[in-house]
Amino acid sequence: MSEVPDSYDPDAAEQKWHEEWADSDVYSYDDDPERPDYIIDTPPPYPTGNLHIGNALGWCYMDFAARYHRLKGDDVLFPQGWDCHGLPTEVKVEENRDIHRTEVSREQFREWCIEHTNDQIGAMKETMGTLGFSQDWNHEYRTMDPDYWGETQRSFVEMASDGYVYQDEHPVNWCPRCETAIADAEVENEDHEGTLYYITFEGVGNDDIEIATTRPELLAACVGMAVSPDDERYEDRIGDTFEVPLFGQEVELIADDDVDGDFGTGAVMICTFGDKQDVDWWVEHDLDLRPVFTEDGKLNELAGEFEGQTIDEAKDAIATALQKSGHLNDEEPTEQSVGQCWRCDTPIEILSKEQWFVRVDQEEILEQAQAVEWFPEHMYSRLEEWTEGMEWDWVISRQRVFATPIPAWECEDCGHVHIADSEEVPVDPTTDEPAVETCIECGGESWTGETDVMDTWMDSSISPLYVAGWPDADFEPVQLREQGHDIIRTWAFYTILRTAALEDTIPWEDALINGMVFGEDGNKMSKSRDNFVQPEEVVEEYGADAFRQAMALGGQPGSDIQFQWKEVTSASRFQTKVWNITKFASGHVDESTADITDPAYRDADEWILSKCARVAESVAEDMEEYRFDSALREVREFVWHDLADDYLELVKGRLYEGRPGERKAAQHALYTALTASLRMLSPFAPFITEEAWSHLPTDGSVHNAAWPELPEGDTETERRGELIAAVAATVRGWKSDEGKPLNADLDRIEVYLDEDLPLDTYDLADTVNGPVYVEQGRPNIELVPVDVDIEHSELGPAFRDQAGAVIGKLEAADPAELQAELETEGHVEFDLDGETVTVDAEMFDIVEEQRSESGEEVVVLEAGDATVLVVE
RNA sequence: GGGUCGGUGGUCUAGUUGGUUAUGACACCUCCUUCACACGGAGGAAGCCGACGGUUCGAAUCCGUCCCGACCCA
Repeated sequence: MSEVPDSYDPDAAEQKWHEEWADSDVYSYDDDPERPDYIIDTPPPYPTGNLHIGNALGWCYMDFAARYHRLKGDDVLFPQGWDCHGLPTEVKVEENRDIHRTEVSREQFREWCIEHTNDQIGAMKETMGTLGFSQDWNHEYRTMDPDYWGETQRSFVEMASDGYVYQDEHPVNWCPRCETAIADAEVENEDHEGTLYYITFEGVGNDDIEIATTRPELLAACVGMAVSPDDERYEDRIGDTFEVPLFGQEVELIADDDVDGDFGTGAVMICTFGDKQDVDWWVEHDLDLRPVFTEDGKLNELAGEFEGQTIDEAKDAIATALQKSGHLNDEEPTEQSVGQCWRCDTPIEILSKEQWFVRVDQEEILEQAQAVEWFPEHMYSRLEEWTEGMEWDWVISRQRVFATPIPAWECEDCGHVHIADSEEVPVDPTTDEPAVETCIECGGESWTGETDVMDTWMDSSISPLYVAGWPDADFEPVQLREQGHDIIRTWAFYTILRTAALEDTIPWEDALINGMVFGEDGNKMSKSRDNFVQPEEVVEEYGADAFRQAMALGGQPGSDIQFQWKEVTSASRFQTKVWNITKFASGHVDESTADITDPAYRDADEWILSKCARVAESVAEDMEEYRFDSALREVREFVWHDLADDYLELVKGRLYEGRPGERKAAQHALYTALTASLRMLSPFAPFITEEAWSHLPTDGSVHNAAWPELPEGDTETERRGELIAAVAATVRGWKSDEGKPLNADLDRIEVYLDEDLPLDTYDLADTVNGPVYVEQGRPNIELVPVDVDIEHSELGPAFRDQAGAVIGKLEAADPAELQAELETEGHVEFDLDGETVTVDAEMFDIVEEQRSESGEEVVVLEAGDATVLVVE
């Protein structure tokens, strides 16, 4: 506890606490068997070197949850990993060093990739620290480290022995630029303007036929043609044979339900392979295989004179040739959806190659996914839809370098493929020999190591297993996965698949899905739109706490949020408020405050403490459900309006000049409510709360404190306190309206209540600056009933379809007569179509006004249930 | 084409187990320097709660149709 500076300097405080925390163990996971675990499966980001605002949103959510659960007493593990492997790094290294990866050894290339990755990680860690994220850096991991990718290999080996992993030749998505197979999840469909070519195929012993295609470059790969069986134009032509123009192979016309008769001429060509549909037809109708594309996206020898041209070149050249030969009848623009590599946007091809696959068991995955609790709930349907639409198994082999090696060798004598034993990992088959010396099939002793490597998702999809200590510890699902909705089909999907396959359970209990962060103009952030905001910019201007609050209040978790500078501004103002409250309080409390026994609480104290207790409970409920927006809103509301505006004003008198016992009660209540508020706020604003905490007579770090648990006070006392606060606020408002200073003297005020409620006038009198008299009943001034205020929620259900008519009667009646009847009878009666209806007192109120000509020096105010008379 | 989410004062946002007077923030206007705070306080203007229809005594909230936007999938 020390002198509190007049203003809060976020830069200095954040810097100070960031360093202090780094050297302490406030955020360390204790692996304490006595306390419940709260383990977060933190996303291992790709080390791009830049933690953007979208990442920051997700990390804010995790940090809110981590900090809240620490206060709740859970043993929190908030680790941080890095998903290092992958193509972008390879490309970056090639660029930076101006080489092609094949020009150096695999080892050298890998070395450079690791070096590059480490630099990128450093930059991102710094941003994480700036933003106040509370990872336990003793639990950092990098998927490129052997002790991580060794586990990736172990998981591969286990899945192979359980029949999940297999090797096969099957058509796969192929990126001709990256020159590797890619999984369905890594293909994105984009709409493009293309050209639809109408081409005549000459009949062989029958009439010609005209087909429409957007891909004439595939003519050499044509192995069939198809029409819809319901298409009358081609009714008698199924089985006819045609010659493929320019290339000469003969193909047959088949009927298939999947042909869209409305597209083009209703006849299409089947190639190996234009798209997945072609693969289906190829399998179903047992067609020939005529692969015409090379791995680097060119045409091969089957294309004859077009061999060696790129796909784009060949498209034009073949169209021109068709024109010359008279086969091209027409061309027109058309909308087409093109599958592209999600990393480089190159249109993908489908090639049939020997690859490694992971079997996709849709049912098993969905069963597990349903057992996970999704926040928001509807995010599950994203996963469900994707899973149900899966057509192909997951191809996990990549023809690249910087990735986890597939631990397998092929016997050079008999071709038998040997997969490493789980004791052997980590192992690189391109440099290491298998542990078995001879081939179990043929006894051969020469092995060729597998050069294919694994899909990077094979690394990251064991992250919950890895952070939970697998395989050394029995795997229990961790508590939280937080991620963006854009990677549900990849990271979430693969993680569920892998955990089901390896451990037959769910990876995590809760899946919290964050939305995207848009720019202030509501559009996606982009440099060209000039709506790009970096977290660091915000921190520089307003501090990390303000940034974090803005992220929390941007919207409910799951929905996309728009970054708003004004949210940052208002957060910053709120912090000033918190600071000033702390400054005020620190002048009134000392080391002995917390230990005051049996404080003689007055009504105001009871009120703020029970209110605080309820807020703490309700905020905790929100935090459990990851409703960060409403949690923070509620804390702010409490701190600003209840604690600062109302309570502080009420107890100033006692604090400044109360008798010792009365003063001590106020000090104790203030101390309790304020420190509870700081704790509730600390997940959102870790720096200012820590700084404020350190200026109050408290122990240790606010982040190691306990979530506030206050006893629920007596409700009657609380109601009295609330009424006092309401009267004080009303008088304050009136003074302001009258242009009077808040401390203006009043002759007296009289508070009239319908019931006998012994209000504690001590604080109130001091606050309004005049003596206070509490009376039961109605003030002795001339009040005129002017209106009825109908209580629809009481009246509506009671009268149902008569409600409209009853309301009409009440509104038409003279309020004075209603009041008279009410006072004598306790209810009012109406005649409704010959029927007498009784309207009870709780169904309406009579609104009264002071008669304007009274001319007295008296002001009548309404404060909650009380009528307040002010005499100047 | 299928699916999901959303459409609330100028802007962003809360509220949807139905209750008639819709929350807060930012911006705007007016007033107020009072012993934590003018980055404050008190107040004001500003909404046909996307449109239409239905259910109901009563609809931002429930149902239907449509329009618009975002995202996912084909």
